[in-house]
Amino acid sequence: MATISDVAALARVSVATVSRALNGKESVDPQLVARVRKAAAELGYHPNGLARSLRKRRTAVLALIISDVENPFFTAIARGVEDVALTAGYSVVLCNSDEKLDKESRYLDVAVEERVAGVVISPTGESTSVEVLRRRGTPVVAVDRPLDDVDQVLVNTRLAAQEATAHLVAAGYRRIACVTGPPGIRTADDRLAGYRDALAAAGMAADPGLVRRAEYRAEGAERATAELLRTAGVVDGLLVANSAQAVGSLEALRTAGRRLGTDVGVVAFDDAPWATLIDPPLTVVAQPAYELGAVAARLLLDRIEGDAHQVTVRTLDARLIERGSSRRN
Amino acid sequence: MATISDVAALARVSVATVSRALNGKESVDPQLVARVRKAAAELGYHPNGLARSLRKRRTAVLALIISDVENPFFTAIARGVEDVALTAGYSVVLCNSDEKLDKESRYLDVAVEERVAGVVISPTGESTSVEVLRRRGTPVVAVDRPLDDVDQVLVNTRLAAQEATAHLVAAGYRRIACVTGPPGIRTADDRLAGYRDALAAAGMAADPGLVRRAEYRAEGAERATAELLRTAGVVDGLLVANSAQAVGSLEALRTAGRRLGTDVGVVAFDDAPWATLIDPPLTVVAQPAYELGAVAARLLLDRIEGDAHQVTVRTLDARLIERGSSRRN
DNA sequence: TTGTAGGCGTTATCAT
DNA sequence: ATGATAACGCCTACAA
Repeated sequence: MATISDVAALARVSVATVSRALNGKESVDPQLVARVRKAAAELGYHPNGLARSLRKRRTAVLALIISDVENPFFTAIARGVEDVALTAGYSVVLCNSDEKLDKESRYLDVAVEERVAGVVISPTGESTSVEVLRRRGTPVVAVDRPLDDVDQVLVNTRLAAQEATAHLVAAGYRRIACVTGPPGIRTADDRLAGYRDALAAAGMAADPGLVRRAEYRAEGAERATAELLRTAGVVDGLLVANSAQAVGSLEALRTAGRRLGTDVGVVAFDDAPWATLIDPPLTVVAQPAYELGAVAARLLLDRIEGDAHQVTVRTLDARLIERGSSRRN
Repeated sequence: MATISDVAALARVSVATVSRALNGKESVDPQLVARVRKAAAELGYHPNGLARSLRKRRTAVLALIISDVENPFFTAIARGVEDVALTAGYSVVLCNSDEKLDKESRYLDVAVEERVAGVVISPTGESTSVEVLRRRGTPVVAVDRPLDDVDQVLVNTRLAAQEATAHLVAAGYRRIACVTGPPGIRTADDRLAGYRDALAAAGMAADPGLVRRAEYRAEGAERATAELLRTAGVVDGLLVANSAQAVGSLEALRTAGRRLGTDVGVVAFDDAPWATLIDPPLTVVAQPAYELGAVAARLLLDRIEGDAHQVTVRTLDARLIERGSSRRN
C-alpha cells in the first residue's frame, strides 16, 4: 500500500511535488512530472481517497437512496442519475432502502458519516426525515416522491392517473376499480386521487369497495385483486399503480377467468418491457424515469457547486400508451 | 459540522474520552458516558467516517460491481449481498458497469481509492482485470462469471442449458435454435456449450445457422431471432440465454406469427415475474440469484476478517421449470 | 519551481 | 479511569 511519500522518496522529490504533479497543478517541471509518474506507476500508487477527502473537506461521491432496487422504475432513475453524475466527475453509490424506514435512515446516517457530496432520495414515506442531512448542510434532492423544503423532481402522476381512468371511461368501462400502493406513499395516494378525479368528472359514483391498497409488489396486488373480484360485485375496469402490482393483478384476473380488455379494461403504470408480450398487450402510463434521475442529478450538482437557488420543484409528465388491454375487443 | 473536539469541549472531557464513550469502549465512567452522549446529541454530532477509516485503516463498506442494474438477475444478487453484509455491519455500495470495460475499471479504481473493505464483482468480460485490487490486497469475490485466482460463486449454467435443451428434444422439437449473449461473456458461452452438449447427446447435427449471438438485451435478441426465423430454414425450438433477450425473442416470434409451444418450443433463462403471464406460460431455467449474492458476500466477509483460505469456487444449481411454452399442444 | 510543515477528525498508545 | 499526543495520508499556505 504505497503512499505519496513512498512515491516522493522513489522519485527523489518532496511530497508536495508529487501531489502537484499527479493532480496536474500549475507549474511543475515536466521532467519531474515524468519522474513522478514513473515512480507512481512502479509502486502501483493509488491516492487514498479518504485522506484526500478528509483534507479537502469534500468528496466526489453522490448517494442515491432508492426504495426498491428490484423495481425497474427505480433502476431507470438510477441510470439517469449515474449518467449525469459520471460525466460531471462524480461517482454514484446506490443504496436500497427497500421501502423500510429503518434501512433508509441507516443509509442516511452512512451518507453523513461518509460525507458524501449530496444525496438523491426517493423517500419511503411521509415520516422520512432528512434532518440529519440538513443539519450538516448536505444538499438533497427528492425524486419521484415529495419531501419538505428540498428540491424535488416529480411526475404529474395524479393527472396521469386521471387521464388513464378517463380513457377507460371513454372506452366504455363502467365499474372501474383501482389497485394502488400503501397509504402514505405519495405516488400511491396521487394515483388514487387522479382516479377519483376522473370518476367525479364523469359523474360516476365512487364506490369505496372498488379501491384496494397493497404493497408495491406482485403478491399483494394479486391478493387484493382476487379479493376485489370476489367481493366488489361487477368490475369491468382496473387501474393498477405500478408494474410489479400489474403482474399480480393480471395473474388474479386470469385465475378468475376474466379476459383482458373484453371483460375487464386494464391500465397500469410503468411501461414494462413485457407489456407488449401479453395478449392483448397492456395499456400503460409510461413514466419518464430516466429523465427524472437525470434532472435530479443536475439539480443536485447545481446545489453542490454552490448555485444557491430557491427550493425548486420540477414536475415531468407521464404519457398514456393505449394498447389492447383497454379495448373492448 | 460538529467534530469530536466540540463534543469534548461541551462535555468538558478529553477527545479520547469522547471517542471511548461513543464507541462503547472498555471502562468509562457511566456518568461521563451520559454527559458525552448528551453533548453529542445536542450538537448533532456524527463521527466523520473518512477520518475514522483513515485512522483505523479499514472501512466497513463493500463495493458490488454488477454488469447491468436493469437486469433483475443482478438486482436479485444485489439483495443477497446486501442482506448478509448489512447484518454483519457492513454497508454496500452498488456500482453499475453496464457491461462496459471502461466503466468497470473506473469503479475498480474508485473502490481502491475509497479503500473499500472488499469487492463483489460480476466481471464484464474476459479482459476484466482486478490486478489493481490484488496489488492492494483488497479481497475480491467474482459472482456469476469466473475470474482468475479469486473466490467465485457461479451457476452450473452449462448443465442447466443442456437440461433445458434436452427437455425440448424430449418434448419432440427437432430443429432447435439458440440465442445467447456476446462471445467472451462466460455465461453466454456456457449456455451455448450446454445446448451443443444436449444436441450431441441426442445425436442431432449442430447446425451453426441455428445459433445467434446478441447483446443481453431485448432489442438485440429481437433482431437476432427475426433474422434466424427468416434465414435458418425450419425452426421449431428455441433456447434463450436470459430474460431480457426472451422479451425480444418472443416479440420476434409473435411478429412472425409463430405460436409458442405449438409451433416453436421455447425455454429461457431466468424466471422473470411475467413468465406466467404470457400465453402459454414460459418454461424457464430459474437461477438462484439471491443465494449467489448471499454466498458471495459470506465468502468475501470471511476473507476480510482474515480467514485466509484457498481460492474457492462454489457452484450452485439452476432449476428447470416446465410450463406451456415447451409443450406441443 | 520546489520544499517544509500544519492540519483535516479520528483512534490508539502511553502516561498519569 | 482519564488525558495528552502521535499517527493515518493527503493538500496547501508559506517560505525559500
